[in-house]
This record gives sequence, structure tokens and C-alpha cells, in this order.
Amino acid sequence: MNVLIRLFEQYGYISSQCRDALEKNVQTFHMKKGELLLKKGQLSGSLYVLEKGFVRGYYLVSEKEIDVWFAFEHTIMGSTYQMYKSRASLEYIQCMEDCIVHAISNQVLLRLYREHPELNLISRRSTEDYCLQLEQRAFGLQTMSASERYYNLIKELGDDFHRIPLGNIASYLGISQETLSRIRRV
Amino acid sequence: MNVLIRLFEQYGYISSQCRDALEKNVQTFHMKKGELLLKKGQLSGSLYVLEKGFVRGYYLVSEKEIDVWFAFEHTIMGSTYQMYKSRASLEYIQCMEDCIVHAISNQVLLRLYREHPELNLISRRSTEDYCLQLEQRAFGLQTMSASERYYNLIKELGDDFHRIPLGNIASYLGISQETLSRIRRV
DNA sequence: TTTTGTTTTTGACATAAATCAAAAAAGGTT
DNA sequence: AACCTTTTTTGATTTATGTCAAAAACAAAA
Repeated sequence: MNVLIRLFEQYGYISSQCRDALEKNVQTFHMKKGELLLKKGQLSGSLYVLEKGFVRGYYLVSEKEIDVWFAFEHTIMGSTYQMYKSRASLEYIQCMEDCIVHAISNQVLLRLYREHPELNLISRRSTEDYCLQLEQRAFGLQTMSASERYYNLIKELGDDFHRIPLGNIASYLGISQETLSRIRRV
Repeated sequence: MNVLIRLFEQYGYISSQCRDALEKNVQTFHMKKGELLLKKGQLSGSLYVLEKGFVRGYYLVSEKEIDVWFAFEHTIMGSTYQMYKSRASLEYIQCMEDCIVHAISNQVLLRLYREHPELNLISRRSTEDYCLQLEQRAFGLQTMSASERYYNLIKELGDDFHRIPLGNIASYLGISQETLSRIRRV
């Protein structure tokens, strides 16, 4: 069965009609490392589920890339602003390894919310989880030193941590690459 | 009509049965400045809507209070972890002015989600909005200097900004009160 | 008005982290 | 192996911010 549906089901019951509708509308992509899943300014986007590989979400601010999240296999992800507001995306999503991605276009998803109200419950819960993650991230940035944030991220990500290039970790932690290198030296 | 229901309706249609159910279960509290709406460790909580006054959410970490959000009148708020996970609250919520608060207990709300599925849509959207706010907050903490964050907050809150004591602003921005004072001197 | 307690500011100094420039190390490619 | 590119580290220096102690300003209460 599709990874996307399996992940959705962790959040709540899905009727067989709803599952059919989802299955019919899921598209699967094979992407190469480095390719972009979504660009800033793009109007149409999707909700994605990663089956293989890992991706990052980042902003481009005056020539500089700012990494704001990473997602590994078996994760639901997307460009929140684009999805929630049906507006041009503010962020880029890039494959950091060769990836297999399942996607449901936003337009379709909005229709499915209407046709299958149970999806609202699933989406509510998954959004709630994301909120809790974001609160933790903000709290870390608000209260922890650079090295505390570094060790905290290691603990949070476990083995996946080592798949992320150091430059991207520094960006995500909001510190310079040099500082990160010095933290690691100890 | 109840402020809570009016705010909910901004996010989606509410049937009259659902409205009745909400109205029957809303409790209204009058609280004095300084009183706690919710304490860390408290198992039962509510989703709150502020009609008057303003409150803060904060954590207590090794004797120190860390402010993580402020809410002003006509805002939906609560202790996310407590609400989303039905667990003991991790945070405190305190009235910073005399307040009028409308509340729906969490237990009841979970029942209402089942009995009135349309509430899931409303809650999904309101949670989505909160996510976008959180992302902005995290981004600010990740990329901006202390003074940039300060001026950013002023812009974000407008007049309400001046209702917040400086100590709480410093805490929320993740800087020392002395640094805040020096930023303001200029 | 005086007293008391709290909030805010100031000054001196210590520490954390950024920046700039360059070297070293690691990975691919021919 | 030799070459090129990218990533990571190192050293020197600057800048931003924290800490500690005290003074000043403000607000509430007697």
C-alpha cells in the first residue's frame, strides 16, 4: 500500500472511498540529488511524503540560503505557506539525496477535504504535531547556546544527523560554519 | 453572540447544532492581573478565547521564566502540548492584565470534534495559522540580531507592544534585559 | 510625602559567536 | 596518480551580547 496512505492512517481512520480517492490522486516521483521539488514563487504545490532519501526546506534571503527544516523518509512535508494559503511558495524544497516522493497536489487535496471530511481530522492532527515540533525549535533558538543546539539536534535526529552536510546544519542552527567546526573540534 | 463562536466562524461554517453545543459548553471567567489560567503539570486544560486583557505563555526552566508567546483580546490560545496530547501542561499561562476569558474544556472539545466533524476543519485552519506564526518566529530567532528582532516585534504587535513589560519582551526575544535596554536607548 | 518594592538603565568587564583569509582535507573525474 | 572542486578546519581579529553590580526611575502603598 502507498506510503502516503499508511502515514495518514497513523493519524486517524480513513474510509475505503477516501483511500481510493487518495490513491487515485497520488503521484510518485523519482528525483535525483540536488533537484528541486518546489521553488519560491511557485503557485501550485503538493503535500509530499518521502519514501526514500532526504530533503531540505530553505529560504533565499539576499543571495543566502537559510535552511529551515529537513525531512527524511516516511515523513509528511510540504511548503506550509503555499499549502495553507494557496499562495506562491516562499521557500524552496531540494532533494539532498536521490529520492522517491509521493505527492498529492494541493488543489486536489482541498477538494478531498470537502469530499472526505475525515481528512480534516487527520490533517488537524498532523498539523498539531508539526506545531509542537516548531515550538521546540523556536524554544531552542530562544534559549540555547550554539553548542547546546548542536548536541540537541544530534539527539533529535539520531543516525539521520550524519546525512546532513555541515554547512546545512550550521545554517539550520543559525550559526556560522566556522563556529560549528569549532564546536565539533572539542 | 459569544466571542469564541465568532472567532471560530472566521475559519469555517458552523451548523446551528454545533453552535448550540459550543455555547452550552463555553465557560466565562473574569481573572485578575497576575492570576494563572493554567499551570505546568495541570492535566485538564481548555482552549481559551480572550475577550479582554492580555496573557502570556511561559516555561519555567531552572527557576527562570521563559516567555514563549503573548495573546491579546480576540485571540484563540491555549497550552498546545496539553491540548494536542491530552497530557500535563508544560507551560504556564498568566494574565498580564485583568482578563475576560472564554474557555472550552479539552475533554469536551475532543467530544465535540467527534460529534461535529466540521470543527476539525476549523481547528485545522486555526492550527495552520498558528504554524505559520511559529515558523516566522523561529526564522526570526534563527536569522536576526537582537535589535532586528526587537523592531520586528514592534511592527508585528503595533500598539499592543507597549502593554508588555520590558522584562517579558527581553525574555520572549531571547536576550538579556540589559541588552534590550541598550537597544532602546538609541 | 515618605517609604518600599519593582522595573529599567548604566557602566565595566567577560564571553560567545561572526567575519575574513587561508590552509587542509575529502571527493570526484580524467 | 594527478587534477580540480567542494567541504571543512584553523588562526587572527572584530562585534554582539551576557553578566554582575549598582544607580536611577517609576509605581504603589502607608
